[in-house]
Amino acid sequence: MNTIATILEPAVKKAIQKLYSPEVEIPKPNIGDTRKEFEGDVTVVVFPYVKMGKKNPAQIGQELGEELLNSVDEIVAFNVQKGFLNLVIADNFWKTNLDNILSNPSFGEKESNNKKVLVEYSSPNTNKPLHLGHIRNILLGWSMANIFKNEGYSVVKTQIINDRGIAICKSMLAWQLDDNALTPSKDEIKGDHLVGKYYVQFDKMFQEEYKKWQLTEAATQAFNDKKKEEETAESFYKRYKNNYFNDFSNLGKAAKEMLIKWESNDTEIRALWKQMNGWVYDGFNSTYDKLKVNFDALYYESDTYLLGKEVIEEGLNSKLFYKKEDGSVWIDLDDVDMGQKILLRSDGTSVYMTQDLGTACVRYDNHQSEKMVYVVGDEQDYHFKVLFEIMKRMEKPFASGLHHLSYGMIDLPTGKMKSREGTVVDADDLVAEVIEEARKSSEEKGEIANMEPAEQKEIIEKIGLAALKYFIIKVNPKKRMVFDPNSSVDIQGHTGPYIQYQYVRTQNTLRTAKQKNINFDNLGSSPSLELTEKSILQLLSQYPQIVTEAANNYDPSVVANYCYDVAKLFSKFWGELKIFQAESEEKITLRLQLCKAVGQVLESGMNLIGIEMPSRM
RNA sequence: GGCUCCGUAGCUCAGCUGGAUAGAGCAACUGACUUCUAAUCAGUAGGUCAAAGGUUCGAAUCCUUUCGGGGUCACCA
Repeated sequence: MNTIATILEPAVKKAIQKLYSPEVEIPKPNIGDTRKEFEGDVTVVVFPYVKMGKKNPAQIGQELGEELLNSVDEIVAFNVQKGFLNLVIADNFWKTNLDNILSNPSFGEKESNNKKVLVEYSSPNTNKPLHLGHIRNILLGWSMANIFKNEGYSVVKTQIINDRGIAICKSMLAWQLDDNALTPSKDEIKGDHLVGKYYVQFDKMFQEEYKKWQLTEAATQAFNDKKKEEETAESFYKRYKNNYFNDFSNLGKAAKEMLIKWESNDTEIRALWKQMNGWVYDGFNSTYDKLKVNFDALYYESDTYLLGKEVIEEGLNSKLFYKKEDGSVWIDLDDVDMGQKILLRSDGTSVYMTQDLGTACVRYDNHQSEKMVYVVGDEQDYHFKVLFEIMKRMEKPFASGLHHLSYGMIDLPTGKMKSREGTVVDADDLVAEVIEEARKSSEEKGEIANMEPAEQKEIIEKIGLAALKYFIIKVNPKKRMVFDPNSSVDIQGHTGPYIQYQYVRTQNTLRTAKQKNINFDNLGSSPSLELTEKSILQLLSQYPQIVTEAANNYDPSVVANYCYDVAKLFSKFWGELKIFQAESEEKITLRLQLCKAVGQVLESGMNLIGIEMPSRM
């Protein structure tokens, strides 16, 4: 479908060519919405053509305006303000647009481009429950998956579950050491929370052990040998914690032994590992269900952690990698200022990078996705830069389609969330809280009080989730954002529920029309458009490009903010123009059609960012 | 220290592929519910776009420097 910009761009170029036949290439015309204080719908900036026409901006604007008025049917008038050419577009063009939207329920959805994209998100560790940071990650991944689907991609949603390693062994060990060890069924604890509890428990026991050790001679010796100049004992022991874990700790030793047993496939340990991870997956799945997200393909680190050795061989053969005397394998990325990076340990075992190299190749083999998006926090920017650079140098077919959707951390007003200080905002708690808030407001309002309880519950959940999801997704992913757990998530103003409310207004109006037996399928003769009506149509027509922009920039916040703009404009329209009291039947028809179109675009836009619309609220 | 991201109203954020007088929400203040639902609307007030240079017809936006904050620079994942 044609938007006004796609019609005007070539038209402006053609007009300039005809008027001034410049020798240089004509740049892409700069076309935007006209500021509301001037007459017109779209504005062309004429400054770029001043040199070509060798006249002043006002003259150029005048000439260009006249030429466009003659050559473009959709333009009915123009005026020139300084270097800006304001064009008035025919009402009919906007009404055709409205038809277009209404006749196409999936307006904005592009046809299949026969390309495949794989989106990885969430990717939790199995030793603790999901928290607010994961929620941002999950919502970004989920939104991008929807947005790509909308752009015509076939999408594979995936996560890699970090189900192995020393961390889960810590939880397992603490569980084993507990005489009254809990289980989810017996003690009615959500599995991921239970395992997380034992992870914390391990750390507690370890800290106690460490404190005791600090009084021993071995500790004093380590302090004297390895402290930096003038370093206090406190600062030294803080720094030395990992060394202690590896070299002295009994608990550390036990955990490491467990990991070795796990690696050698010890039946007992594997059984315990399976059991505890199973609990965690039940817990995760319940959280995913609550957030209404899912995955198409799962990868487990326990399956992938040995991958990548072939890639290493390949790189060594092609001399892209080199081996040090001790047997470790490296790549030299000094020429692009990324330094030397280790790819394989001297004992021949994998590092994080080895695994990711291998996993990327396996995924491509599995899915043939030329595009792969990793939703991972910005603390891993360097890792992914290196990973992608290596893939590029190895000339992998998918190398140019790799993208790291990097996002900032969510801070508390007091600073970072810290698990050790218990300031981590738990995902389940947060979801429950925000739904509770929605329930309270809903009760206060009383609008849905006489509905079936099940229906009420569904609506309240939709509202609560909208508040939470919108709050997070409206912020540009790159930015760090602040979340105050003490003040509840807003439901007024620039929020998800506000947009839902405007949507509900459109649906109510349509219901009322039905009750009144008003048929608004055909516009018939053409009533003229009020300013606000025109603005709405203009904004709605931009929806397809907005989604494309979001896809190209890997930024769902673009869609979120667009939906707010639509909702706000609709609300203004609602306030100033009464639908059923319009002066003519045609006007009523037009406004009902507008309602329907707004509802339609709001619903699909919000769905892209994982927010569902209630029918009433 | 190197690299990198960020700095816009009291607070939370838009605007950044250069365009007209920098926009929203929250908080504050004024008004509007017998009216298609007030989870709303209309309005007032609030700005040295961190600072300084530069590029140009035009800079919050691009470049340089400085300041402030975060991240990262592991044979951890």
